[in-house]
Amino acid sequence: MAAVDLSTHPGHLARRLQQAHTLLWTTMVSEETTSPQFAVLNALAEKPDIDQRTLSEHVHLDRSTIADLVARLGRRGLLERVRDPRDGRRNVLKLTDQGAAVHRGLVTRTARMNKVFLAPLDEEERETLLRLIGRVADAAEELRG
Amino acid sequence: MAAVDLSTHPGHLARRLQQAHTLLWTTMVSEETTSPQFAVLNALAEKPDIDQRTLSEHVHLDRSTIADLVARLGRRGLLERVRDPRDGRRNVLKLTDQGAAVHRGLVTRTARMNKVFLAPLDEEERETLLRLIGRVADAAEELRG
DNA sequence: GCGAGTTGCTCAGTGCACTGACTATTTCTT
DNA sequence: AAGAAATAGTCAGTGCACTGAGCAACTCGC
Repeated sequence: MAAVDLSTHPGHLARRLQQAHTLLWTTMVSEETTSPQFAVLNALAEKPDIDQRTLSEHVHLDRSTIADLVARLGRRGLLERVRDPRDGRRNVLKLTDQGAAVHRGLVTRTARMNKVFLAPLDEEERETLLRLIGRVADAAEELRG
Repeated sequence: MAAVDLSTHPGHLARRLQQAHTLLWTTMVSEETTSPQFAVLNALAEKPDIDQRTLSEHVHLDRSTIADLVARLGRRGLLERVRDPRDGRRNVLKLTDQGAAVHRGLVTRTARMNKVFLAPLDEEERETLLRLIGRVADAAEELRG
């Protein structure tokens, strides 16, 4: 009675999309390293020696979520967390050699997975999908500032 | 070094989209009832007296996730969980009057929120976005069966 | 009708993700 | 230079989401 069709609700679809992605990720990319963890490794591969705050902005994650994530990656020896001598509040982050190696391995596997994931769409549709999601996400993030 | 552009990665975008949605949801729809909880209420409004397994298929959630969710909604008095006398394994679920009332209230607020969320897109783009996400999600779910 | 397999649910464990409160450090103001 | 404000990080609490193990109840094959 008065129920709604969830397939027209972007939030519900977003959750399903992410869920489907996670599933494919664990089978095709890695069982140990998750997609958000890869995002962190990737950000540090591009910009080493940043603090957790800056990192959280790069990967669009909350600072307490980042703290957890970084702790896990640190425990696995993939990154180093050092107190900044110039500013005692900051933890400066850097990939270890092992972390860089893991990142390199994941880059190719991730590319392969993305192909499979987007296989149902043709080239133009893929671009459209990524562009539209990006616009909606950007706009919603603006609302917060 | 050899870092990748995450804005071309559907998984990362999906996470950002869902994150942006959750944020808007808590400000525009409800602080108590989450989007997945609404999905459950909505499914039960449409089809009462189903068990958790069937429900989990309707809303695309895992059985153990559903168990948690249903327990929370039950604690708040929004639904009833009764052992099926015909089949002692099943919990039969049904909205309470209060649950139905909460659902009704959320339907209109959710519609309003979806408009704001998709405001950056024109009508054609909205349809396209929802359709493309749906196709990718459906296809990925097929891979599991 | 009985054992084997299937099905529905629960529970423990792990990880993502947020808020709100707190601590420590730095910077700004006067 | 001292107090106020801002900043970086941690911690507790809640909720979503999955896997894998286990239990109870039902169904099927013979």
